[in-house]
Amino acid sequence: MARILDVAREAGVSVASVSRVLQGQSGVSEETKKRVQAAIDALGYRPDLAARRLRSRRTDTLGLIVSDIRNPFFTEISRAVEDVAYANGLRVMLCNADEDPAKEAFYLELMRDEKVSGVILSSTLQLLGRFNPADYPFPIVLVDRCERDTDADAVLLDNMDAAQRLTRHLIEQGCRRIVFLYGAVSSSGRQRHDGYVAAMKAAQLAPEAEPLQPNVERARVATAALLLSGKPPDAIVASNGLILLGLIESVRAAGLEIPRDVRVAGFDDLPWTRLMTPPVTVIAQPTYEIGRSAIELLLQRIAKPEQVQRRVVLRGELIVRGSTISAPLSAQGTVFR
Amino acid sequence: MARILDVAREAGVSVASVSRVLQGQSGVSEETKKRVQAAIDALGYRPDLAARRLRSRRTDTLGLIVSDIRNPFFTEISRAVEDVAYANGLRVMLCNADEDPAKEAFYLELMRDEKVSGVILSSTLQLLGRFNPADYPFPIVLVDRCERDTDADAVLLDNMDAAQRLTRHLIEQGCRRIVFLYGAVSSSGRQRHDGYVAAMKAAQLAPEAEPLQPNVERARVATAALLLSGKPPDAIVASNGLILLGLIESVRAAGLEIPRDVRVAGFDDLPWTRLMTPPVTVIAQPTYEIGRSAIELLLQRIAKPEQVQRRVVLRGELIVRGSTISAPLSAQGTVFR
DNA sequence: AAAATTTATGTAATCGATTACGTATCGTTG
DNA sequence: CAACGATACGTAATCGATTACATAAATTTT
Repeated sequence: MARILDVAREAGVSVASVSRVLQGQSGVSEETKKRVQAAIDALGYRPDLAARRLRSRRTDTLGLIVSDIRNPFFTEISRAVEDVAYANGLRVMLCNADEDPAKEAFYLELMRDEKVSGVILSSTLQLLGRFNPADYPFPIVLVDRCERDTDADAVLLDNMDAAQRLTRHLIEQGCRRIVFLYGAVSSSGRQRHDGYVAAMKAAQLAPEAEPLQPNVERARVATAALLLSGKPPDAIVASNGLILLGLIESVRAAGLEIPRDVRVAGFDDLPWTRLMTPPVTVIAQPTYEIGRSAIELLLQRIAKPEQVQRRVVLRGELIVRGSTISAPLSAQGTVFR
Repeated sequence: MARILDVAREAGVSVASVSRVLQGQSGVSEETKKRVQAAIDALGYRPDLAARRLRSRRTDTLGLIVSDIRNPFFTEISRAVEDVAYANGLRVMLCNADEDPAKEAFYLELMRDEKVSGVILSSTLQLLGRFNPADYPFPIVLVDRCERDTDADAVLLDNMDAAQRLTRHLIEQGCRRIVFLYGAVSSSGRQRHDGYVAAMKAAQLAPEAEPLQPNVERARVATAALLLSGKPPDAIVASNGLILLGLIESVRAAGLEIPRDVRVAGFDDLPWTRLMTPPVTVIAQPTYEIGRSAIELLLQRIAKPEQVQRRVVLRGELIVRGSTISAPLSAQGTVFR
């Protein structure tokens, strides 16, 4: 492996000059720049990242800690983050905390060890409760999950509003008993729950909410239990895409027909929701936009550490489909949008 | 930040002893080991990874380059790889090549720069054609995609066999004109295509295959074109989960009913395939198992670089559901398994 | 034309660990 | 008891870059 010294020799200059060319610094003549570049090409030289990082104390790396990589919401976020990061010459370390506070803590520790420049984090509720940016030697931007009083930059959906709109839609459709299945381990799940409760109370209806681990299996089990315990409710709502999937599986397994026997709706406009018969009413999140905003916030924070705290709140879009309306919009169950 | 020298001072020993304790090497008395550990705890010392990597020339890091992170097949693989890696004290760098040979090349270059210990790669066809392990300074295990004559360790499905079984099933169901939509950029797509062709020829039927970029949008467009061009075929088969999704979307949009107007089947037992009405017949891949085998092969290769080349071929499971059979198995369209 | 500034370049210190090598101590063995 | 090997530990070299500082040459300013 060629070292910087070999390049310097080959080009007939000092290592300092080579380094300057590498960094694109000024104070190097065109002539030397050309000679150095030729030497680099000739030797196929690639700088040793470990050495560079050791000396410069910079890693040009960001961390992205998502809570569940199986959730398409987060894979889409990660694509957005990568796109912007690589356009800015930064690497991304993608980590999957799996909704597990221990794993999350492990990865945050890892980020510290790797000396990343910044982290985008979708935090568990445990951590969020006592979250303090001063605990970390790098700036953090929270994504998807953040409490009103959390002291950090953040990008998230207006969960309260979206859940209210979704719930109101069901009420307008004549539903009275509406059950809400939500991810209890995330602040977004909780906020959506609060929006649901607010809409129910505004209509003088009794909220009936069921907290659970936000994955397909748990949602399936919870729904099955609900359906076994007597007459099905008018509607069941899921606080994210994974829960929605388990919910529908169980409704089907129970032999119920949507929307005749029970209405169904949820968060996340996943591709398959459009394919169901009938298609499923959902709140669509601007996922790519959320990811893009998060990394942009992070880059700005890295550039200006003392900048005032900022929060980006994006609006969800209610997409009404056949799973929540009595009379089909058309013969085939037309899809809005 | 505490350095190893600070720890040595605090413990009243040399840096060499501290390093030995850190590495868990022998030749250190219990007494010193205890003192060093106490000093480490007292100072909250964490070794500098850059310095360690520079000197030791090891990174304890693996690379995982997947071809499309949006494909649930690959997110599942990545979970398996991470699980095993972390159990062995190794980090994983997850990279998404997005089916783009340029991005793939970029990431392989990155892996070289990062001096990873090994790489698990789901390669594009371009690269696979001229793949030579000697081009890389680290061992590589191919996953999901590999030609018969490719010179590398690999883990993959028996694509040929699975596609044949799926196709034969359709033929047995009375289908004659069967169209195969497949991802032309991957070797697995091609092999599945070959299996399909073999089964068709064996039944003296004319193959009708359509290569495309393996994503939802392209599959939707290709299917729409197919359906516009006259009478729909008896069946349409997709070579992976993303294509299957686009395919079904288009069939629905055309107002056709499955399986009455056209039968549908594909690869990858994604959760939503069970939820369709009727549920979709698929080949289920042992995804987690594939990922686990890949990293195990890689770890063994790292331990014994000169070991003979090995290949793990796993069998796909045909899951017959309502989308390919004329008479529903039961009133509700019962799901096998 | 002398002084001041800018530009180009080189030398050597430095980042923080690992590790080759040297030395002292101790127990074992012939 | 001399010789030897094993064990414990320390000193200093080393990994390969970046960068502070020094210096020489070129350019601008006064």
